[in-house]
Amino acid sequence: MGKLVLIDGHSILNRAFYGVPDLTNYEGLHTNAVYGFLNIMFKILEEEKADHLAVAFDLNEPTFRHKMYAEYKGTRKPMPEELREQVPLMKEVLSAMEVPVVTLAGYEADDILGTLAKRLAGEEVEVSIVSGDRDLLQLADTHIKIRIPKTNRNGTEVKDYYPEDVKREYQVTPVEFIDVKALMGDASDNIPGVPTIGEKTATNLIVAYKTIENAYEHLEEIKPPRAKKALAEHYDMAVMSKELATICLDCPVAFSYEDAKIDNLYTPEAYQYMKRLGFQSFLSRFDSQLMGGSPAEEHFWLVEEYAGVEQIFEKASQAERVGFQLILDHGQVSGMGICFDEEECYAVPVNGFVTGAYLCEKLEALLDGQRGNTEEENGRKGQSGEETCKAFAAVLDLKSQLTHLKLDYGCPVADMGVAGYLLNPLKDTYGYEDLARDYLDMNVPSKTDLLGKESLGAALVRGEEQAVNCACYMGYIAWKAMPVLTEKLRQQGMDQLFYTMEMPLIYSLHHMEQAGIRVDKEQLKAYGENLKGMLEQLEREIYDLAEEEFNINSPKQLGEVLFEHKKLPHGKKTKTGYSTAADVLEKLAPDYPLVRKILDYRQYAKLYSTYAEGLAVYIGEDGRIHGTFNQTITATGRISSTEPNLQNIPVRMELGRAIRKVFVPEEGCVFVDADYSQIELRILAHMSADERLIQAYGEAQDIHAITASEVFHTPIKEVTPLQRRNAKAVNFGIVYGISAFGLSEDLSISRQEAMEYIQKYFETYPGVKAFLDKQVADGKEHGFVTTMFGRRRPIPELKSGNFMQRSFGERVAMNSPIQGTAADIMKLAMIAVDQELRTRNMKSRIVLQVHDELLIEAPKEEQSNVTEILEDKMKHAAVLRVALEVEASCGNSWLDAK
DNA sequence: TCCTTCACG
DNA sequence: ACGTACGTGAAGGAA
Repeated sequence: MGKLVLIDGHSILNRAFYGVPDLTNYEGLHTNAVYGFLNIMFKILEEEKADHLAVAFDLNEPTFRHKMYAEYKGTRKPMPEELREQVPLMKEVLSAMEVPVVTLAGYEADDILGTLAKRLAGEEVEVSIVSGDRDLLQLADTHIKIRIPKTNRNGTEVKDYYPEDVKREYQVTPVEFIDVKALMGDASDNIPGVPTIGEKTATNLIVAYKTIENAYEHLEEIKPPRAKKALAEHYDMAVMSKELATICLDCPVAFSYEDAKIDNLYTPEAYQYMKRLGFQSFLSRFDSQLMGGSPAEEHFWLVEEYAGVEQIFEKASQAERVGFQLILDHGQVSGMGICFDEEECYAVPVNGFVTGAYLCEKLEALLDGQRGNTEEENGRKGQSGEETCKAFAAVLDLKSQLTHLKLDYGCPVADMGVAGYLLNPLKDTYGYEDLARDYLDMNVPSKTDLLGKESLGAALVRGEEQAVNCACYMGYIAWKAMPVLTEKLRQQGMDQLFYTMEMPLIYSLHHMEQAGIRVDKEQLKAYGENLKGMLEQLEREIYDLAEEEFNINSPKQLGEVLFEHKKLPHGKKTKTGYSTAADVLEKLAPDYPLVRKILDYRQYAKLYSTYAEGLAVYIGEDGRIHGTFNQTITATGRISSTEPNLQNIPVRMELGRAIRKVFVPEEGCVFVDADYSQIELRILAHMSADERLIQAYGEAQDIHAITASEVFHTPIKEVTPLQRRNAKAVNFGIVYGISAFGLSEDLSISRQEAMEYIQKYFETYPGVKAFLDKQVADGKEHGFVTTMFGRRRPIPELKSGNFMQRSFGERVAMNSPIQGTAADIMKLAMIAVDQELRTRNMKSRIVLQVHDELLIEAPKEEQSNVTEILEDKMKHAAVLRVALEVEASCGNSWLDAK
């Protein structure tokens, strides 16, 4: 018994296009429809355990049935460009998978599907037709199932139709369904139908008379006079519609059941396509043999004795370069992967013959031995103008290894993950398998492929082959990627950025993570309990006012209570229901005490769960929180903070701000806090070189007031608070990539007024306008924008045919160079401050970085020096056309120090 | 897992 | 006709 799946190519591609959010690969090719199509196809093949498969496509030329109607009235609306380009791509992918693509001149895909289904279905063959088009329901039969995928919130769900299902849902048989369709018409399919007859009447007529022709013969009996009249007057139209709606069941398509046999979908060609299109999730479907990792694995060795380790390090020290990776398990070194030649890759487990500490010592010594050589070489090369800073060792995620490996500034090591981040900051991960795929054109099994959820460290200690392979891959890919990535960085003008900013920053961040920040556990607990009390009180009051009990934290339930039960006027809607966002509720709050209380409840609940309870679990045995500062996350070059996020601790609201009291310095220490004053606007002044803006900063006064004064042609002393507020919003808007809509929302003014503000701003600062326009133009031309220090942000959205996408790309083009340059400057400042503290042998440590702010924990006796260092290094991290201003202050808690 | 909301710069 | 300001991360609910 065979199972044949027939897919309506255009229809499913179309469904997928609108159902899957826009995706683009690295070439800027749109891929969402292809992705969605494959998802549906794989899902159905697996469900059905199908052994035969074919996909039917319309040809581009107008087909017989539609030609008839095209002459009658217009044509179909055109396909969006983003979808159009995916049609040939889809066909290529299918042919790479050796899936037959069937087309037939003069016929539609429907006709091919209908003909093949009727021809091949029977006792021996079950056919499933997959389409998004309900017209296909007319084909349902005993051995023909129509499958219609529906995209809903959680992926795709497929609805199946056998004849009885059609009957249940539409009250008619599949064949009668043609007549229903013909009567009611279908605009999207260019079927005119009979005027005034809709779904209801059409169904009633066909239920009663089975066919249009029969209904016409019984014209006199027809019940609603309207339908009778319509059918009488437009009978010829109905007949023509029926002809249009009827799928051809005997078109001359030469295709046999055997042609559809699925051999192997997962061919090497298909694999190449998946890689090229960036379909990571499909890669695991391909055999690991096909993944092409095997040749390298021949040179992977497990080291099991001390002498081997000695030999490896001896050879490594003679090598041109090495790639290595410490394997950590629960914070302990459990092994190492190391590679220094195409044929010399080793995995060393810590299981008796060496200790983790010993491996670290040997690695440190190896790197230390190369330090002089590299520096010497750099000195020579620096003078002759060759590239400098070439490293000896390549690693992945150096920062995580520094807890064990005592390396510091100047070590001749290069982090390939960070290099990968600079080359494309939009990726989610920079693991060895990503680097291998993106830069070495190799397909290697990922850690998950090899070990699943199992710990690499534990498996390596047991000497498992998969773990050996994984450890070796880490060293091998780092080793192999190093020349490729460093060369790319050089070509793209990012080698300086890499060697003098990102690599040193790794140590700064590591030092900061290691320092951690002290948190008063008792005080945090008290803060939480206070909140809890207030929450319980509010909860009771809310239930009282709402006259029912419900989960206030559930936006769904809250929306129902407010806008359905209590019938409050609702504002915006989200995809899933009413919006209960703060800005919506805020408008209602003055009139409804209930809403005010809900807003308060929300605020307290957030503080309680995220901060009071959330932070507590991260306090270590040393009474400090050691969060993680990530270097390879953001698109713009900023650092991000996780576990916990220490960059979004409340400050704007009084109650939230109070939590900063629990962040306290060690006994005998104070906090010194310093933040850049309006660094992004100053960068804008510098990068745009707008004379007036530069001059405004030269006056070192309130920049928003100056802006207001200039924009509104008002003497500075007469600028009203409202004017200043508006000017401030415009300044922010400029940095975000201004749009009249955004500004109008922010200021609650009309778009017209917002547009006038923007226009006035640009008249005042023409250099800014020119600069922003240039960013967008550059972005469109090159596909990326750059910061002052050469950091790139690719913007594939700028090529989009979709207005929203493209507008987003334009705002990003305006914002990223500014936000990114600010991030660059802060990184330089951090490195300079950290290095200064260390070279002076001071005990003070940077404990937090919050984008434009540094917080230092300083012994009291170092306080004044630290303040000086912070101000000096931050102000002079970069030389701009305007001064960089820094505001520093001290205190006995983070709250006090701001 | 995705969505919504909200905390920060 | 489109339906947003830029960049993040965490929690809770709904599925």
